[in-house]
Amino acid sequence: MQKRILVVDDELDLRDILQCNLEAAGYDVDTAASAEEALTLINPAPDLLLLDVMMGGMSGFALAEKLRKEHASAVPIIFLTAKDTEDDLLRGFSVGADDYISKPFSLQEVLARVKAVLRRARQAEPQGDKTCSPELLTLDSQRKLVRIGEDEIPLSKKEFGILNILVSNPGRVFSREEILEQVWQGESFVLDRTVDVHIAHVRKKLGEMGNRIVNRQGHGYCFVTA
Amino acid sequence: MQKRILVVDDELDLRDILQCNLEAAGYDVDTAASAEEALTLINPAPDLLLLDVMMGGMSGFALAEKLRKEHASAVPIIFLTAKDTEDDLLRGFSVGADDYISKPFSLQEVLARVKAVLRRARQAEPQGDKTCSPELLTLDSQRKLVRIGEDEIPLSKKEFGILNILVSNPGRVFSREEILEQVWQGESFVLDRTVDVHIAHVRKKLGEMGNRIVNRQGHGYCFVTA
DNA sequence: CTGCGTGGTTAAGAATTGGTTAAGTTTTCG
DNA sequence: CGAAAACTTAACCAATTCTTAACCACGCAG
Repeated sequence: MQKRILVVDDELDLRDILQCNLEAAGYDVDTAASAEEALTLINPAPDLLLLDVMMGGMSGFALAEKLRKEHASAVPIIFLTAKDTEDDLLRGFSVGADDYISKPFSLQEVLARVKAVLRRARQAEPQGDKTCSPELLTLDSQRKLVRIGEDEIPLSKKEFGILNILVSNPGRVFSREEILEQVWQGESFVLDRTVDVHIAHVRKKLGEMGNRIVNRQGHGYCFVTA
Repeated sequence: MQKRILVVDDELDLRDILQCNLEAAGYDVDTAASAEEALTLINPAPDLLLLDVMMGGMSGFALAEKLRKEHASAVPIIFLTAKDTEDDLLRGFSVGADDYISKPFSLQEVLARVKAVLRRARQAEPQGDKTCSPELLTLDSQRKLVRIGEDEIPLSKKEFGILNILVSNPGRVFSREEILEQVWQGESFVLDRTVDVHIAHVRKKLGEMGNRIVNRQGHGYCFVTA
């Protein structure tokens, strides 16, 4: 069940740091110094690719495109890059990036995103997307919407994030802090009451299904299946 | 249960400010003016190290490396530094920093990160749920409730806290003071008789199982398995 | 029997917590 | 640029939880 991560970067220091810390976090880590070397390591497919964009030889984007198109690979990819222009961002996502981290980054940030992407990937596997309750409620992470029966209800980023972690662990109570950490990912310092407001929005959007999101006073929020 | 933090910085002002504010936030704080002095204070190991990078004598990085390598210590470390270049960031993480705060920083920021790191550290520890008695009574900390046979009984925060420590150590007697310390965590000054009231609530919620919570006159409360 | 220490129970007021709305700010997008 | 959407914060109110104090019961020593 241990997840294997392939780190591709041409800077030795960065590779070492990432490898060391990811391993400390319990992952199994391989590294490659170039896109070309990475290609020799993608069988068997790792569970996640941490991919530098700017590298000598084939760029990270080029490698990603090659993997997607020629190898029909769906490995989750997180790009690492010093460039954070919108163009790059868009190009990254156009080849199916799962996330994007700009250098310099904090290790905390990397770990959080790795965790988040793996979590998304895991729950995307079994049968497409997270369906909860004996019926009727499905989260579609591609389209960022929730389906209830025939209805498709679009959700904002935060709304989707919140509903996602709640529905992914039905019954489990998440404190506001946990929700902030997972959905906001250290995005700065936001009051925990902000979560309440988003919860209210989600509840309203879900209609009757909204009262499945239950507050346990003093503990946090949870999604009940019954 | 109170967390101990060791602040290492060569500026007296900064030490005082951090100590004062962290203590106000309920932490137990020691300070050291140098890496060398810090080394004399790491036994017993604190729960967190706030470590300035630039200091006369041994640098913060050097101290961190020494701790990790020579003392095999896994204490969480947050670096404080005026330098925020990428090089420094990377070097910090290479020795296993848990977070990184650039001067000048806001106290709010420090408190938030301290809290986050300590929370991560705690949840990295154990986590099994307590099932007690040869049968039938399980505390579910994810759902914040007790299960007795088929029944699921939700508990308030204090109720859960009290039942948790009692059930986690069946047979052991906890004085009211101990219970206050663990469950209330220095939340100010509360009469110990308050514990009695919560015990009564828990007993009522547990029904028959409630009389497993026994008072030992003059000593405190305990949970009996037989 | 009476006084004292201890603990169970109850009720009330205090404090905290959560739902909600609204207003201000930032981001997104045409 | 300007409008719309998303996000954050603050404020108000209602509901729950927490705290305190009071009243009892019990056991024991004087």
